Amino acid sequence: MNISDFLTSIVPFDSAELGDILSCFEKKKFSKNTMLIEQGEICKTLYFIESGIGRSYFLKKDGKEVTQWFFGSGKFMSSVDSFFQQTPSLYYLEIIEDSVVYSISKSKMDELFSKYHKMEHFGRQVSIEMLTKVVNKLNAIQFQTAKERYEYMLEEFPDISHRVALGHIASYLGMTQETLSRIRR
Amino acid sequence: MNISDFLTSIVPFDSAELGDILSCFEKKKFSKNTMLIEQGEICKTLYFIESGIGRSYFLKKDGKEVTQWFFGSGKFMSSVDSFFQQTPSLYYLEIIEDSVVYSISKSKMDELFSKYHKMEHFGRQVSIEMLTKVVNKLNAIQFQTAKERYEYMLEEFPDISHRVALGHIASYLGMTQETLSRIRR
DNA sequence: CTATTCCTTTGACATAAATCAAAAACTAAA
DNA sequence: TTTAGTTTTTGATTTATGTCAAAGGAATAG
Repeated sequence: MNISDFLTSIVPFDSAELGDILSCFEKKKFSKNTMLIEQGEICKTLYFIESGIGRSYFLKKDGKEVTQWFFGSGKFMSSVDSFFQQTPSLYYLEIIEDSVVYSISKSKMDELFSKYHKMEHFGRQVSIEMLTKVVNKLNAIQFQTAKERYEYMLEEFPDISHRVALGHIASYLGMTQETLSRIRR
Repeated sequence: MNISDFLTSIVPFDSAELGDILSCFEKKKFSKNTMLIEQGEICKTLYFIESGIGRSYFLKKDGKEVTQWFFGSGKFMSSVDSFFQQTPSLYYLEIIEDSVVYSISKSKMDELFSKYHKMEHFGRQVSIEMLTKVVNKLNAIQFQTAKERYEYMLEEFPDISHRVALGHIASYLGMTQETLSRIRR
């Protein structure tokens, strides 16, 4: 999904506003396995995925990767708390499929928020939507069996579930890849 | 914590704005065991807890209650997605200790959001803070042992952990009360 | 095209936490 | 204070999922 369609689907920006907003974004292409942010860095850029897939993950003490979220087409990708609160990121951000993204810096984003009341509204809407999604995942993880969790995954990320490594999905769902492999069969 | 202190701690409202905003809230007292919202209802009111404690919970298919969140002094309490998106609530909202709360209707809240750019900013900040907290809980639930989860609870809700029923905490942490009882010992 | 590396599946076994059941310890009411 | 109700603790057993180990398949680079 296109970024300007996404913006206007949530808030009715007029064309002047939209032009101004879009001019703050920069279009980029990233190839598979590109790392956007390392754990511990402060996230200074917000990304919008036009096409492709990204994920956030962190390393457990034992060195195992744990996927925290997937970002598909039409979604903003960042380490939310690191970007908005300028604290060290708990996660790595990685592009896992060749992607076209739009990026914007924290300072530009803040300018837009203070320049346009509508933009602030947009930001709030997107945050609440994300909050709802995280709560859904939490409920799935907390109260469902491994099998039901996989079904949640298929619903939440229908376009992504079959394009990423099994191990990434397993850790996202809080189970081992052996367990997920057995469930899929 | 007082509501006007809370508002100004996040956004520097001037006294006229603050007065206008506060006039939209209504102060109420609720006693223990009051139900504010039932599962399935659309949440039309947002609450701010000045003192006391509330919780949200839902019923699993087998009829067991599962605590979803605790709301202590200085926090907004609602069924977030139901309130902001006006969809049926997945949760019950219950006051579990005699409380003093400020309530505001969805329509008044929306008026404030559109009247004051600063209020929209406030809303975004609060949403992001909540998002961060839910992500923290998610990480605790997903990757930590029962014991570590209890330690997370003590950190996140230091003032609440010793005031609510063990069963409520156990279900919040995604474990049985027997397990929590064994951990505490 | 072939070799190396990575990813997925399968099997055997271990374990944290759930379940079931009942006793003990609080709380609140009469 | 006695009674009834609720909440917490303790014990015995079960179970879903994790861990460890190895083999089979796919993908990628040279």
